[in-house]
Amino acid sequence: MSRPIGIRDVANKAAVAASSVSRVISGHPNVSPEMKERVLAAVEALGYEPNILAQGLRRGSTQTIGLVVPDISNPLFSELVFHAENTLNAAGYALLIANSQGVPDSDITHLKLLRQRVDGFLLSLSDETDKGTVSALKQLDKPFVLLDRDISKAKYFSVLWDHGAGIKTAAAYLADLGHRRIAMIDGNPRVHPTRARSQALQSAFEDRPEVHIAKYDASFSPDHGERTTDFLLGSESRPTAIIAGSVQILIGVLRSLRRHKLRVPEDISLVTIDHAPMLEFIEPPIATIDRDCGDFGRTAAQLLLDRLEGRPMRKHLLPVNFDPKSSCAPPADEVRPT
Amino acid sequence: MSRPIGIRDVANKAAVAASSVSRVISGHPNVSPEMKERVLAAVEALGYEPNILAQGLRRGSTQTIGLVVPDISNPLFSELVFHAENTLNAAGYALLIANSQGVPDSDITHLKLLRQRVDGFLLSLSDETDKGTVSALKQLDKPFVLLDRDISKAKYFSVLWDHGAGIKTAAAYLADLGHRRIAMIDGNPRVHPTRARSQALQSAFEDRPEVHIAKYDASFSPDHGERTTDFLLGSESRPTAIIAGSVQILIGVLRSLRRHKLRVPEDISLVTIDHAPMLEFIEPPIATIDRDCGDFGRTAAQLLLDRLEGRPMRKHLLPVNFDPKSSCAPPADEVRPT
DNA sequence: CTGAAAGCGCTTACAG
DNA sequence: CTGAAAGCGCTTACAG
Repeated sequence: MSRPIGIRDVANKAAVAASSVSRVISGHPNVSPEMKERVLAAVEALGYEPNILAQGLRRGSTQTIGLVVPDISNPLFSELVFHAENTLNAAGYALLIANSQGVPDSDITHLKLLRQRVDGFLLSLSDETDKGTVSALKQLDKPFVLLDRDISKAKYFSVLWDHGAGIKTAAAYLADLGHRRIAMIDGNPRVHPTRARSQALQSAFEDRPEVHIAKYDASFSPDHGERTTDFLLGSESRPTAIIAGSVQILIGVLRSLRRHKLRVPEDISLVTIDHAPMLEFIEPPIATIDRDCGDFGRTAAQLLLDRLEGRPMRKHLLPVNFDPKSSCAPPADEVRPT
Repeated sequence: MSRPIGIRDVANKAAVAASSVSRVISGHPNVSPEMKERVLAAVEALGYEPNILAQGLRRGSTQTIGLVVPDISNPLFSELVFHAENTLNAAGYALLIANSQGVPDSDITHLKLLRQRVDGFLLSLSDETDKGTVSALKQLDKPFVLLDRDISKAKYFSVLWDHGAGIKTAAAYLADLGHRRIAMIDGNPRVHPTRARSQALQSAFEDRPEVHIAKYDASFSPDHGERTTDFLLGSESRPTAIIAGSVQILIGVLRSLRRHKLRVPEDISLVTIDHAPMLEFIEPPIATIDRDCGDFGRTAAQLLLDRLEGRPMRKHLLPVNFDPKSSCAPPADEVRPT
């Protein structure tokens, strides 16, 4: 109810100077055992907790890390956050999360907002090519680690998944089954995952010109998935296999396939990226490119801790996994729409 | 690169005292137009931004709100957060999120951690009956609003959904179809939603003793859903309708039904709580009790703002919606296991 | 209307 | 090893 306990209250109770209390608490070496004991007893008795704002003001550090993500409801983030937080907590840092809804301006706003409250950032930018974001990052006076984002012009710390390798494996699997027209419906081309996949597919079949790849990058939305699938199914050179770039896109693809009454894999093969809870009830089981978020969270947090301690710049590339399922089969004999 | 711009730099540039700069920035009435203009020009020219820590230390307020939730990956929260944040931002507050993973001790830790960094809290407790949590709340020296949590002994601000009304509507719908044995598989009984539903079901059929209700509260997990369904399907008085208390529980229920090769609604009717993205691909469409999270987020934020401005205690009760679908049908003729 | 001074609660050189 | 003093960057009575 009354004014919270301050360092002076502790000092009075222990009959020492405030500076001594500070030394004891911060683990300064020069403290006599007797004084340390008296101070600790007083801290305990009064339930003293140092004022973080005052500490931050004086020290210039807050022992807090800011995490900015485009979509906290993505289950991938949940696990990432959990492990990142554990790693940071173990090192004495708290984790604060901000949600930017995929809006670059919101990234920037949160950066400004959190800048003075944190010692560093974990950043999953909404758009790694956005001019405002890039310049905000350049001016940012706090260390940060990019999460599955890559700004190649700049030498930033980042943790990346190897999306390129994953998509190559999946596409090669389809090609080996006999598919010659494969379509990739992917999301926002302004973030690393989409770009990495796009580039990898581009170069994947340079030595197999008989395999045709069509790519449709736009947004991680059911709408994009549905419209693009509609378009593909109506086209002259209808693909025999579709790769959906995210769960949201997959939802759209499935809507279109259902409406066209097409069967998987008899009429068309299907691969999707990332697992989702309800996926198991969809028939047939869908081949999935998946990734380990716990590992990612730990790695990212550790990288930021390294950065805070001044260790040299590093990038981490984490593997993704392709899990073939019965949604992929050899293509049916050619059936052209009349 | 160098030391950030401080209020003294602005004061020097504008040739006024720091106190005058402070008055201009905080909108103090006693400032001459000429000085105001000079100061504003200097602020602009130097790109000055007040140090939040210093302001917080001096004023005792941080213009920040803390949100603690058990599971940020729950899509319901995503929308809630978005609207709560908009409302708070409009009032000049920032929103910081912490994830407690459904662990009461983590609630308490985050409360302690954030206490000095925020002016108030939005709290979705992991366990509203936990002794540690309740006492931490009692000692908390910051205002807060409970999100779909109810600690009836205490007079706290809270926003609640009317889960009781929703479940009554759904159960009555099933009873009117002819169901006489209805099972509710629900989650954590230590939070308001489960408790409200449980109580409502208890009293719902007092005037219709022919309708039997069985309730199984435990945890919002697929495992609980699956095991309980297994048990129910093997029991003497197998229910003719099941209500799943969450998407996670539904997943378990569906796993069990699939394994038992039971058809919905021919063999058993099904109702679930909350919508999920992939739900639309499950056959048949499942009757759902749903709720508006945007409205909830706005209401909760507004309530906290009210509280911060000292307005009297209020609780808000928001409606939920029952959407019947073809997963509900009259029960088949009794088939007892031999 | 404006400025000089004190102080929010800490930490950290600086003496001793 | 310990204490007194200065100061982190602000705001707010207090004079004038």
